[in-house]
Amino acid sequence: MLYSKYFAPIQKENPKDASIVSHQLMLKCGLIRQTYSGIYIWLPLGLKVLDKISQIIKDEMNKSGAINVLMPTIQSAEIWQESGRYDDYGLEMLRIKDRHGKELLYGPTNEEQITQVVRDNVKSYKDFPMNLYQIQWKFRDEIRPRFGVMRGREFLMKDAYSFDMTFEGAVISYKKMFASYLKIFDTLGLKAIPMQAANGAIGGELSHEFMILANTGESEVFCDKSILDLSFNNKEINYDKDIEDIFNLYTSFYAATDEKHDVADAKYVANKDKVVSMRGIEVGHIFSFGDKYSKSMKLEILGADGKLINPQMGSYGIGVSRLVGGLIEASHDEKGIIWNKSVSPFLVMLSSLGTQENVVSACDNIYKILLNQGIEVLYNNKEDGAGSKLATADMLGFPYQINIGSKSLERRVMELKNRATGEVITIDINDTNKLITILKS
RNA sequence: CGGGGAGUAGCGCAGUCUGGUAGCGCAUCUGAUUUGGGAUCAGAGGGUCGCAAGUUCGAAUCUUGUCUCCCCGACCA
Repeated sequence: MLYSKYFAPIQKENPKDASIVSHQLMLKCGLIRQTYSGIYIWLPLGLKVLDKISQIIKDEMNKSGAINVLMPTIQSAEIWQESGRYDDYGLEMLRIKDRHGKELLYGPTNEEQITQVVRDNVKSYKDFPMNLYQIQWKFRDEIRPRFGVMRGREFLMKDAYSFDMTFEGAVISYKKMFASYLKIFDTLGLKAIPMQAANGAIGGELSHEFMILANTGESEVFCDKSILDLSFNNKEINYDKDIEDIFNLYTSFYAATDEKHDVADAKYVANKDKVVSMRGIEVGHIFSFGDKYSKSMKLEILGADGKLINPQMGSYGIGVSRLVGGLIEASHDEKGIIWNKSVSPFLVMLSSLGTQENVVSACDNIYKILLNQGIEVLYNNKEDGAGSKLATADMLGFPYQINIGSKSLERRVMELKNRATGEVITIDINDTNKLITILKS
């Protein structure tokens, strides 16, 4: 992609309405623009990140056996009246009337909708266990939207819903999601720690929040710092075998949000000295809540014994749009964003440092080669000063930068900079094989 | 909803106290000179000063009302 033909409106000065660094950088780098309080336009660079995160989530959800669906953003009030939440949800729910006066709402979550889908289309226990998920926009009319996309009113969320005939089955479904979440955050390059959490209005027993540690986090968390050393190291999860072990390993450490923090907890008492207090950003939340909705909404499935039962359900959310802010909050420096390879809008920023003909043609040549190799490259061919281009490249924060100028051409080399480490290596201008090997590694 | 702050060019701001018909930096456009660490010079375009009413010969500026945004708190992926 040619930068001059792309739409990435960047700004040098800090926008005054943004108080935290991820919000500032998202505006400066042209990822988003605000339209109203808590509502954002996703510009091309931001949308690319959103799409990449979504794809990573989908891949892992699919591996876990969950099935992708897509439900509408607009729901009927009737199903919410059935579950009893139409009144409970209060002002946070955006309510709408259509031309016929029918009461509708912009979905803040989808337990009711998915329960209806399953109720109307599944009749036998043989179809269970089942886990349906979607990635769809939600709307919650927050009292006070803030921190950019971290607490928007409209936000993109992955929500999954599991259905099991037994409590034991529901626990397995829960643990599958627990493991898949760890894997997803790991792939995104994030340390997200599962913490005991309160179930809140959604009800039920098992619940964990996944928190990214960042000093701008909205809540205080307490965790055993040993848990920070755990990693998947690119290992795939075997969803038939590994689930128990992963769950047991991660829950063996003390980790709790402030509302669940308990100094009398045995794990806390035993490892008190290792427990640190930090700020956390909640990027995922999983619940197992039994038959709360299957009962109220009369979802009844015929079991092997011929009896009707209300299935055990769970719901599992990941804040996709919030993750964009969270990723930046967790990975940036004074120059700008430092994207993880897995989600960076582009892998490479190619900059021509100069308008001399040989510089331009050398860059054009590298650009074509990278395109042919299927490498995502943004080619900054504008006639800005060299310093300006390098600063832009740092701010946008793609994993690699290739810089070619008259001085490097005199030495017959291009320079390859690793944004995260700051390391710069020189590569023979003709040795594009070496360049590609590094970029693809 | 309680407390605080702010609305003037795309972005960041000055001007408001003490009314006289709008300015600076960045960005943008044109031309020239430049090109290895956020270029230089010359020129240009762009604002009914959030909105409404009032006071006044005259309002960005004073008065009243109103809307919006941001920050702190209660609530939440």
